[in-house]
Amino acid sequence: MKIVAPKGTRDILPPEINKWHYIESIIREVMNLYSFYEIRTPIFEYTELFQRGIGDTTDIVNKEMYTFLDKKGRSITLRPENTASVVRAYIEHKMYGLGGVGKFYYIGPMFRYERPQAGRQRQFHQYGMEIIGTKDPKADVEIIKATEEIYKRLGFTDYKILINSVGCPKCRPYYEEELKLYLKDKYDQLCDDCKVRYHKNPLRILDCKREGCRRATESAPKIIDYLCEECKIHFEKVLSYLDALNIKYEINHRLVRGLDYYTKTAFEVIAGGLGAQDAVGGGGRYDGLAQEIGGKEIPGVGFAGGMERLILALSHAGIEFPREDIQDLFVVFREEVEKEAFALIFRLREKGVKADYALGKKSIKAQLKEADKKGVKYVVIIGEEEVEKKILTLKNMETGEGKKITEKELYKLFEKE
RNA sequence: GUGAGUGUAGCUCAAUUGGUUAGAGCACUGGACUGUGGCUCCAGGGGUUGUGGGUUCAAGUCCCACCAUUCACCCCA
Repeated sequence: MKIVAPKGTRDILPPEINKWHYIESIIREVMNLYSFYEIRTPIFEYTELFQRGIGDTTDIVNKEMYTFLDKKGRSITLRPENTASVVRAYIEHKMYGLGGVGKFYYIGPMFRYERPQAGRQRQFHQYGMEIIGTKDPKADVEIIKATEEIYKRLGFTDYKILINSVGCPKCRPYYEEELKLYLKDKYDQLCDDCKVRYHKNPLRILDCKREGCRRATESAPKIIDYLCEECKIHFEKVLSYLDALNIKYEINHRLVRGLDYYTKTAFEVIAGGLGAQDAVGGGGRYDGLAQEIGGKEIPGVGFAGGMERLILALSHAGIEFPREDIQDLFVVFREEVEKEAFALIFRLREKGVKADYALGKKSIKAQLKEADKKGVKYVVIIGEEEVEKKILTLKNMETGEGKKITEKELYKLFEKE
């Protein structure tokens, strides 16, 4: 049996890796500009972190985690997301003791056991950012602004920001009661999943896509009308700061997100051209998360975006990525002088010239053909005559012209660039 | 976890109601052009038709199972 990559995983190969490098470099550039600093947490954590952090009524925890026992019988889980880990690290290293607010970002693989489809894999990659240690609504907006800035620098415009507030443990229960009261005589119209949600997590009924549930909740009460004073003011401030920065958004009363830790601000970015999996990113505030995983009360807000989905959306929008596989120079040589040519290649590289050659090719013709295919502008040809006279033949592949030059002159040609 | 579709060369696809040695284009290698790429022409290599079983004189084609993959549900990035 031939061994292939596990279901839902993918090899990222050289023709595509430039997209990753490019996007990653822009993320790092913006994050650095906004004073977010990279944090790298473990790929696996104790299962309990996610059970308590994300919430054990969520689908992510219930049916999508890669969980196993290690050799000492400890329950380990491959991270399905990174926010819980970052908050855990923040508490573990007592970073609140450092005095300020922590601003972090990350890029890395996440794991969820799901049936793969367009824009959905079992191992996928997220980039994300967190501001931990403040309740200030400006933090919420800074996160959204940073996200937008990344898109802007990538030339990506085909997206929409949806925003809502999901309240807090003080006001949400009131709304949930209101919602249940409203849905009481519509209970039979709900799908089986939503009947369970009615009892366990009624908010989730709002984002069910089924026709019956949609109709049942069509004129349901809106959570923003039931927010407590603190949540209400927070939401208003977030919206006013967004307006001040000219960030376009859409209030969506159905937006609730699938992770239990969210409080107050919840937002999502959806993009065109992604099929059914149209969320390129999402985030929100999680003021209760730190307490949930055993720390003191430390507020936070964050965002996570899917790398694969972003690449899909960018490709769909026709955005081009810079190539990184073009050489400055190709060295073509006759077999009789291969040692001299081989040495020259490394002298060139030492001078910073990105020089390459055709491995395993024999004829001049085949070597030139490869240079042509690789899109190289200059080629140097070496044979016995060149070695004897200590001279090189330089060929410009665009014009087809050739001329004789010395090695020194060759270095000079690439010095200016 | 549920449903539907698709598996033929590295890639994109052909192959009559089941019929003889499974083809083409692109790509690859070489030649025409003994040290000069792109264009053209010629030649060549490359397949256990996803795997296993069944029906049949005969299976790429029909049936079953499994595997992979795609899309959708679900969920989310």
